[in-house]
Amino acid sequence: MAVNLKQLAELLGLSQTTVSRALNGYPEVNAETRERVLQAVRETGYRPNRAAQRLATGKAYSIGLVMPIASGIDSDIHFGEFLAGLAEEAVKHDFHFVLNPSAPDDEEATFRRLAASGNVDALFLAYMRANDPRIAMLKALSIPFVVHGRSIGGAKDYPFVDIDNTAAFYDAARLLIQLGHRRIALINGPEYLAFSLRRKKGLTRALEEKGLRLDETLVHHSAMTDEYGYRSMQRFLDRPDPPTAVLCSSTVLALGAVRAINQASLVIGSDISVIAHDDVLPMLKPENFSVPLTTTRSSLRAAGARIAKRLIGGILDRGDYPEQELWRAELIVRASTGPAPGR
Amino acid sequence: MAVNLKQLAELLGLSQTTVSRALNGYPEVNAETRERVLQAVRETGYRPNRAAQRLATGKAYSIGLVMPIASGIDSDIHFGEFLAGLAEEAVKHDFHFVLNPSAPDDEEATFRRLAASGNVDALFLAYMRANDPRIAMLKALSIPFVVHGRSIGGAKDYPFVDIDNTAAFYDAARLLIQLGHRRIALINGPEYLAFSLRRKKGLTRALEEKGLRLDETLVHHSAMTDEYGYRSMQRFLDRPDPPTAVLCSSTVLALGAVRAINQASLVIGSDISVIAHDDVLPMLKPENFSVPLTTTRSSLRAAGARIAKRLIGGILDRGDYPEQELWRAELIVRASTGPAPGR
DNA sequence: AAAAGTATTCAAAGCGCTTTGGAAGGATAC
DNA sequence: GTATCCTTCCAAAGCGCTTTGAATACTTTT
Repeated sequence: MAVNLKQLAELLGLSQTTVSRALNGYPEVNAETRERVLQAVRETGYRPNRAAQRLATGKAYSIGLVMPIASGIDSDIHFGEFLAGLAEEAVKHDFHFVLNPSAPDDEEATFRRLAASGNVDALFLAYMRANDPRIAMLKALSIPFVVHGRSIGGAKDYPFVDIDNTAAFYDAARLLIQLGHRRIALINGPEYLAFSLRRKKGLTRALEEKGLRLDETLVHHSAMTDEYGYRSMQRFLDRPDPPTAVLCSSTVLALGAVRAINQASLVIGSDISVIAHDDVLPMLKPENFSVPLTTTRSSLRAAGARIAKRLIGGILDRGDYPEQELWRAELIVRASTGPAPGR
Repeated sequence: MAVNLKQLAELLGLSQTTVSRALNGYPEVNAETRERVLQAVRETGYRPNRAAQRLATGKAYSIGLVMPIASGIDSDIHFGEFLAGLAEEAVKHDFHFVLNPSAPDDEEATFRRLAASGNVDALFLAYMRANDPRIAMLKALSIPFVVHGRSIGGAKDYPFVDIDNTAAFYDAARLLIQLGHRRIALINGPEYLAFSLRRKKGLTRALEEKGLRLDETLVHHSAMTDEYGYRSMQRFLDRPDPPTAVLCSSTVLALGAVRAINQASLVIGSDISVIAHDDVLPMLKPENFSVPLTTTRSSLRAAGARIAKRLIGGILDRGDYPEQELWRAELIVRASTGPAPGR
């Protein structure tokens, strides 16, 4: 059923060389001939054999994924969402994945093995930490890679896609401050992750701009689960001087926080304001919260797709993408934010 | 640096044929020769080129994954965990993945495309529903597959790895009944999934054995998130006749349920008993609950690894695995179960 | 009109493995 | 001693693509 290059070439009365070149966009092919070839491809449903391409070109047409198996990360709901974005794009180009689960302590060995195996053309990195050693490691392995997120400190010259976490939480905090809030709490992701640090910085900056100081006891770091959101919020509300507003690093955390607030019989949007970062998890839409949530929004899945696109573009030497992309999260105001109480 | 077969053969003064056969376990190789070959492999670090093997054998050495993008499923925390198990095993054998995100309505097309692409040797299926049409579909495509879970109704002759969900919840319910509980609630997974139906059946059976009937209003079905566990439990507790015990289909659901119970100031293990199914999610250990949770336990990651092993074994024609495996979940009694109150 | 490009095409080699169809040599059978 | 059978090995073909190095047919230049 499936035709191969040779048969296709025979059918067209051309050589394999010409057909191959026509398909791969080489310039030395007559435009008319190229059109004939393309037409024949459409008619026969020809699809090049990836295994043969791999062998001939030495490319793997695959991207390597190191699945972190660490507490606070592994089986994270956010990971699945990101992966869906990567896969969505990869499948369009018939790219494969090599999935490597890895504990943090043999991550380096995993990268090394993966790079040496020749099974992947490129890697991607996520869950960036401050001074993340993996960037230098991958550079040393001289295998192309794109980072999701950014490290803090260390070399700056590596390709990444990140959102401007500082700006996102700066914007969010500024809105709250404009609304009169002064005691703003932060329910953040794990402390060792760069995005958490940046979001905290955004909040700090907005406060300091108004001559206010961040109360460190109003900042909690944890894995981004519902449960931790709940606990953090509860502890905040138990204080003699509870915050009048809270920033959450994920809608998942917000879910728990909202529950704690409801339980305390406080009204969201008037007694206390809530802003969460929305990764656009299909399961958890901020507009479906009992009180629709004000959010800083940036799709995790879109980031995955973008990274796949860049990785693949790089491998196929096509497409010209900026090395470093910093996406701006949108601040979307819904009903969970309002003026600070007593004002 | 990396040697190939030809070089290895020259080094040994043998033909490529013999070396290849020695490595692939063919019988027509002198035992001593084979040992020499193996030794040389160790010394040189020879690794066969997968692309070449693929081309020569026609095998893809890859397994296809259709990532469901459906509500209640997508980005499910359980999926990541299962995937980690699959990947863990696959990486040992240098197998790759083709990840295909797919909405439910073009799942069939996705399978078809995947099977036709020649990019995968086998598929795996999960999230089984009653009378699941995908089984017949894959049989028709005549591509090897292993199912995680089982359908209900329809053909019975297909390979699967499943846990005995009926027995698990039967055992759990029986324990509760022995402890004097009569009103047992069930916070279950989505109603359309087979495992949910079976777990409900297990509970029903245990009750009926003692002449009791399942109160359908004490059964809730939902996506397995914290949030839904909380809501379900809350609704149960709001009733004039709340249950004295509850079964949860996941520790994630139990997390929410426990919270609702605490909020109602009830004591787990005396006022109300809780048993949850434990998929062994590293992030959510039942022993770390405020009151350690009695569970039916079966590792999701282990199931993933097992399925990968069977899939790979089938592709490589090695290993002889039973077609159908029904794992028994362990019932582990901790502090969340106790005698029914007032007894 | 000869020389020198330019555009277009092709035959054949090669990627690194598996597998087919022998072949050589020794042991066994007749 | 010849025929037959194992055992063990090998040369070469082939998997389906890309790419090198020419070849062919036109144009353009001189």
